[in-house]
Amino acid sequence: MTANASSSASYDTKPANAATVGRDREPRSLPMHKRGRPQGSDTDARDRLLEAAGKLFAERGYAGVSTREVARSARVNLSAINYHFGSKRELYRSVIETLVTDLEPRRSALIDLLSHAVEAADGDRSKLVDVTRRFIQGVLSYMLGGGMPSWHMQLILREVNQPSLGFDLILDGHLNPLHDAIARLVGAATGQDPLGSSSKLLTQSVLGMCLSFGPVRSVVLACLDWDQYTPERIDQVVAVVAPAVVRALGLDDDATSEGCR
Amino acid sequence: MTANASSSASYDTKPANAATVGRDREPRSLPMHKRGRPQGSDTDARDRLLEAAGKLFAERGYAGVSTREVARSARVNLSAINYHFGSKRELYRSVIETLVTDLEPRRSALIDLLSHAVEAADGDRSKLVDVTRRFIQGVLSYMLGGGMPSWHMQLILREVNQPSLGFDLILDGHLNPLHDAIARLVGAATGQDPLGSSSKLLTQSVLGMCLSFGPVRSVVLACLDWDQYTPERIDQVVAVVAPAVVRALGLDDDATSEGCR
DNA sequence: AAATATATTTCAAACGACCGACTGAAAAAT
DNA sequence: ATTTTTCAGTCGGTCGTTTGAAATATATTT
Repeated sequence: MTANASSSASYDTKPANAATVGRDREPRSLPMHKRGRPQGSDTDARDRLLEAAGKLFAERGYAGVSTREVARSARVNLSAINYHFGSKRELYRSVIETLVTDLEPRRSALIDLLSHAVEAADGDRSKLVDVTRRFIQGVLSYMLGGGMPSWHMQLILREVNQPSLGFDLILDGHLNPLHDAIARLVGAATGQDPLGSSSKLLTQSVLGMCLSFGPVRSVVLACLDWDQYTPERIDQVVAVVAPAVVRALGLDDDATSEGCR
Repeated sequence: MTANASSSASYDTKPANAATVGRDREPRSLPMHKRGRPQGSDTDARDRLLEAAGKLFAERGYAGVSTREVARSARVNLSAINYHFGSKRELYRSVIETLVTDLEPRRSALIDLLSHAVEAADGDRSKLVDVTRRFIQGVLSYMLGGGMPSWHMQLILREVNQPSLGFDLILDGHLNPLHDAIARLVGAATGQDPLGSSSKLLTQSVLGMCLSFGPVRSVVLACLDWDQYTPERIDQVVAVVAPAVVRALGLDDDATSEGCR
C-alpha cells in the first residue's frame, strides 16, 4: 500500500504500489507515456512534483517548505507525494537525483570541451587561452543566462553550503567531474600535476570566480544596481572575468594579448 | 523598562488569585535548579541566546531551528526568547545585527589596510603587489583560521544566497564597505575607475576566489580529502590564491617577480 | 544599613496552527 | 483490470507564542 514500505510490508496480494525505491519504476511498456488520470497533454504528476519541489526547496530550503505547499504548487493532491515518493525526504532525494541527471548534457559538454581542447592544445599557450575564454563564456552564460531553470544552481549551492542528503550525489555526480576537468586545464596552464593540491586549489579559485556571479548573484546585482542579468550584462561579466582567469592561470605572460610593456 | 517591545499593561488591578485556570499545583518545587536571576558572573541569557541562535541558524537555517532548540542550546528557559526579543523573527534580526557589529573590528582593519596602503603605494605596482598579498593573507586566515566562530561566514553566505531579513543589514553594514575598499585596490591595479562596473565585477571575482575557500569549504575539503583546515593548509591555500589574485589583477606584468621573458 | 523597586530569569502549562504521514475510498484514463 | 490521481479526512506530534506566577540579582531610595 504505502510506497515507502522500507521494513516489511510485503503485501503480496495487493497490487504493487508505484514508487518503490528510487526512480526505478521500470514499467514494462516503454511507449507508455501516461496512464491513469491526467487528461490531454498535461505532464505527469510525478514530474510536476519534482519541478515544483526543486524550485521551492532551492528558494527556501528543505525545512522551509511543507509537503502541502509542494503539492499545491504542483497542482497535485497531497497524497500524490507519498504515493510517488513515500516521504518528504525521499522526494528531496529524488529532486537532487533528477537535478544531477538533468545537468548531464551541460556537464559533459563542458568536460568534453576542456578535455579535448586541452589535449589538442598540447602546450600551445595561445590555444590554452582560447580554451579558457570559451570555457568561461560557456559556464557564465549557462549559469546566468535563462537557458536553464535558475533554481538548479541555487539548490546545489544550498547543499554545498550545508551538506545534507544529496551532497554526496552532487559532489560525485556533478562537482567532482567538473573539478577534475578544470584541473586538467589548470595543470596544462601551470605545468604542474593536475592532481596535485596546488592545481586543485587554483581550480577552486577559478570556480569561485564564476560562482560569485551565479549562486551568490544577489550581491552582484545589489552592488551594480542591476535588477537582473541581461545578455549585454552577461557579456560584460564575461569580458571581465575571462581575462582575469586567463591572467590568474598565468597564461598571458607571453605575446598572447598585448605583449610585455 | 522591559526588553519586550509591545506589551504594556504592567499592573491591572487583577487579584492575584482566582483568575486563572484552576490548576491546583502544590509548590513542590524541588530546588534542583534555582529559580530567578543567576549570579552575575555568568554571561547573561541574552548574550547566550544570541550566540546559540547564531550558531544554529548558520548551521540549519531559520526554518530549520525551533525556538525550543535555541533555548535548550543556550541553557536558557524558552520564555527568555520572547522576553528579550519578542519573537523568533526578532531574535534572528538581532543575531544578524550583532554579527555585523561584532565583525566591525576585522572589517575596518581590512578596509584601513587597503585604503592607506593603496594610497601610500601611489601607483607603485610592486607595492600594490605587496598590499594584495597581505590582504589575501588577512582575509583567508581570518575566514579559515579558528580566530572567530566559524558560523559567521556561514550565516552571511546563507543570507546572501537566500536574502531574507538581514540581507540589507549585511549588505550595507558589511559587504558593501568591504567591496568598495577592494574596488579601490582593483582600480589602482587596473588604472580604471574604482566605481566603474568593470572594477566592481573584477572585485567580485576576487571576492569569489576567497569565498570559495570559506563558506563553500565543504567542496574544498572533500576534494582535497582534508578533514579541516590547519595552519599549514591555510598557508598552502594562501600560497596559491595570493599569486593568482596578483596575476588576475594584472600586477605581475612588469619586473615584480621574474620579469618579462 | 535597611527597605523598596525594578529587571531578569526560571518554571509549568497551555493555545491554536501547522506539520508529515497515513487511510480508505472513489473516479478517470489506459 | 490496472494504474494513476483526487478527495476528505484523521493521527500524533511539533511549532511559535503566551500566560501567570515565583525567585533572585541589582539599583535606588530611605
